[in-house]
Formats: sequence, C-alpha cells, structure tokens
Amino acid sequence: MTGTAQCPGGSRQLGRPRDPKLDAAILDATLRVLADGGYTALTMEAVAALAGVGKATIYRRFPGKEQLVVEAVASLGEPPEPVRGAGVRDELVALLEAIRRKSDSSLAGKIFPRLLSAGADNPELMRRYREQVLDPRRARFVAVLQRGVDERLLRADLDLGYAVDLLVGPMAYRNLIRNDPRPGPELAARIVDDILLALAPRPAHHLLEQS
Amino acid sequence: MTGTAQCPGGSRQLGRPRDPKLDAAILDATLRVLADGGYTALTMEAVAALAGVGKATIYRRFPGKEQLVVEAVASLGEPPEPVRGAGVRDELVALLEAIRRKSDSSLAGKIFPRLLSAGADNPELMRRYREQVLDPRRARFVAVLQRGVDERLLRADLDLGYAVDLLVGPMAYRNLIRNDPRPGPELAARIVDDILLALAPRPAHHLLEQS
DNA sequence: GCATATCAATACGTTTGCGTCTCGGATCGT
DNA sequence: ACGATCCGAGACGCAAACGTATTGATATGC
Repeated sequence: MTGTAQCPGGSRQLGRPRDPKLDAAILDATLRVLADGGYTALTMEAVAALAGVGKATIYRRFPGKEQLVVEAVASLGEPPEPVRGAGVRDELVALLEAIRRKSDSSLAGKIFPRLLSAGADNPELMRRYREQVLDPRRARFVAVLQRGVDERLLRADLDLGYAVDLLVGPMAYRNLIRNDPRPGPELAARIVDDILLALAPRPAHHLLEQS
Repeated sequence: MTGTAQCPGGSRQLGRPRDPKLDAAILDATLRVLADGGYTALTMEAVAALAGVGKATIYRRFPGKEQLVVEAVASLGEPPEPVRGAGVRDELVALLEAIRRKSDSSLAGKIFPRLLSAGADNPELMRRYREQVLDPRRARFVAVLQRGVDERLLRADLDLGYAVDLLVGPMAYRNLIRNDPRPGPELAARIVDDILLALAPRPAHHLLEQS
C-alpha cells in the first residue's frame, strides 16, 4: 500500500524483509517536518535524519518527495475524537471547539495552512487531504446536523453541506486568516448558538419579499 | 518609499536618476509571478524577465527576495470597489459576492492562499498583507454593519468584528478550502440572509437557559 | 565634455537539495 | 553457510536559484 511492491513474479520475498516500523517512522517524520517549514522547506535529508533512516530507505518506498508528502498527508486519516455530548447543540459546540484547539496544537492543524498553498500547485495532494482528513470530519458535522433536523431543531429543507459551511467557516476563518488575536474557547458556542438561530425551522418570510 | 534612499547627504542626485516606472513594473511582475507559483517558485530571474529589467535593477531597489515580496504585497493596497447598493442587506451581498468573484479572477485572490503558508514562516509578510489588504476590506463590512445597527436591523450590542467573521468566514471557507465545486453567485445572498436573521434584534431568550 | 549613476544582459561563485550510488553490516529464506 | 535484500551513513553528479560583478550603452548635472 505504501511503497512499491518489488516482487516481479518469480523470486518472492528473497533476502531481508523491509522493516514495517520504518514506514510509520518515515511518514511521521514527514508530517513533523511538514508541520514546521512547509512543503518546500521539507527536505529528504531532514526527513531521513528525523526518522533515523538513510535516504535510500525512503527512496526504496516512495518514488520521490511529492509522493512521500501525498502519502504522509493521506496517512493522517481520521482521529477517533469521540464526541458523546448529550444534545445536538453541545455536540456541535464540541466539534467546533475541537477545530479551534487542534488548529494550533495538533499535527493536522499545523499542516493545514501549508497545504492550502501547496495544494494550489499539486491538486492530487489537496484531493487526498480532502478525502482522508477533511471529508471524514465533515461527515461528523453532517450527522449531528441531520439529528438536528430530525428533532425539529433545524429547518426540514436545510442544505446540510451549507450548514456545515456556516458553522466551520467562521471558525476556520478566525484560526487561519484572522488569527490575531487567537480566538478563545467561547467562540464555538457563540457561533453554534447564532447559526442554530438562523437555521431554526421558522417560516422564511424574509425570502418572499426580498427587498 | 519603495527602495532605499542612497543620498547620504553631500552628493545629491548625481548621475542618471532611477526610472520611476521600473518600480511599478517590478512590483507588478512580482505579484504576477507570485500569483501562479507561490513564494518559493518565485525567482528573481522570472521577475526580472517579466518586468523587462535586469536583476541588478531589482537589487538596486530591494535588499532581497523577501523584502521584494513584502513590498509587492503591501502595494496591493485597496481597490476602489465602490459599493453603492441601496440597502444594508444588498451592500453586504455585494461585498460578499466581490470576495467570491475576486478569489479566482483578481491578483489578490490568487495570491491570498499562497500567503497563508508563506505567512507562517514570515510574520512580517502576513502582517503587511493584513494591514494593507485585509483590514481595509474589513472596514467596509464594519461600516455597513454599523449602519445595520443604526437602522435597528441588527442587535444593538452586536460585536461587529464577530459579525464580519460570520459573513466572511463561510464565503472564504468555500473559496479557499472547500472549493470543489466552486460556489455560485447565489451563495452571497444566502449567507447574508441567514446571518442577518441570526443577528436580528430579537430577545436572546436562548441565552438565559444555555443547555 | 566629463564624472557619475542608471540601464539590460549575462557571466560568475556559492549554496542548497534532489535522486543515485557505494559501502560495510544486518537479517531473512533455503 | 550463502546469496539476496534491507539497513544507516554519506559521497557524488546535477540542476536551480540567490546575490554579485562585469560590460557596454544611456541619461543627468555641473
């Protein structure tokens, strides 16, 4: 899965096998180097040194720097992050607050802004990151929001994807772009309460007479 | 302003003066190269070639690549962008829609995601960009929102900065991060209508019994 | 007219980093 | 035991790009 299968057919598993732990060590080192320094500051020498392996060991598994980063980003996957809040509102707050906390503490949070520019030149990189990291987290929001619709807390015809944008957008904006000063832990509840109010199941009378 | 004044006192304006048009040509070429390729793909040779000047002409004005990019980004400034919409709601829609359109057409829009990662390593760069480009646009939102408060369309105790985040956040999020597929021109009105609904001056009964 | 500073073009030294290769040693199957 | 493959360490060739220096031409002040 990670590297290239090198058995051409006849001679299978000849000689010393690859150490599986090194795959994880290389990918982890790649993420750490990527977190501080970004894609261009990431050098194969730095990854090799941090992982405690030789460069040849990396090139034996990955064709080059680009594929290494792509695989490393994809390996981020989805953390468990079990939100067992009681109600829809509190679960949304917990999910949003997780974004705020993770954005400057976790590896994924530090890597995120780097990928925004690297992804512009490397669509494959951005796609993998979106599928492996962003989409699973997004699905969590959608699931909770769906419960909100079922409980008549949200409009029945609500576009759930759009609702996620309304919630995550301001939080991501504050953390990525307008991150001075950094938002406090009260921001999540503030956003959720306001957005829930906007998406509450009330007659949309303001749409009938749009100015 | 742009380069370094080189007259130490005695000999003033001796020899051929610098061509002022070249300053603008260099900065403009820097922005164009920065727009496609990003900070690291930006080479002095490329800037010189695109501006039609020699490298020495650039180094005569800017100490190095870093300062060149900082000055170029700061030179973006604020476009006029006169929004003369009739009401508060329509002006907000126009401002938000401008963000969406600019994010993939204008120079500033293309440069923005590049700066997010470059700014992580270069705080000065991000600070100048924020002051010169982001803050002026933000002030426009605040001005319109203040009118909304005056017209009793928004809560009297509204945090205007937070309100801007609620509006700009989802739009920026859709354009920068979740830009597949790209949002359509109807998104701006959708966001504004929903956020205005959330921030309308109604008794905040849901805050009294939080949980 | 002459010194001085600018101009475009370009050669130059230096640094950096990718990807390959070599080396001695370690670890597997047979 | 033996060959094959992996391992860490690092030398190597190569290319890219920064910043400087040079060259011949051009423009300005005195």
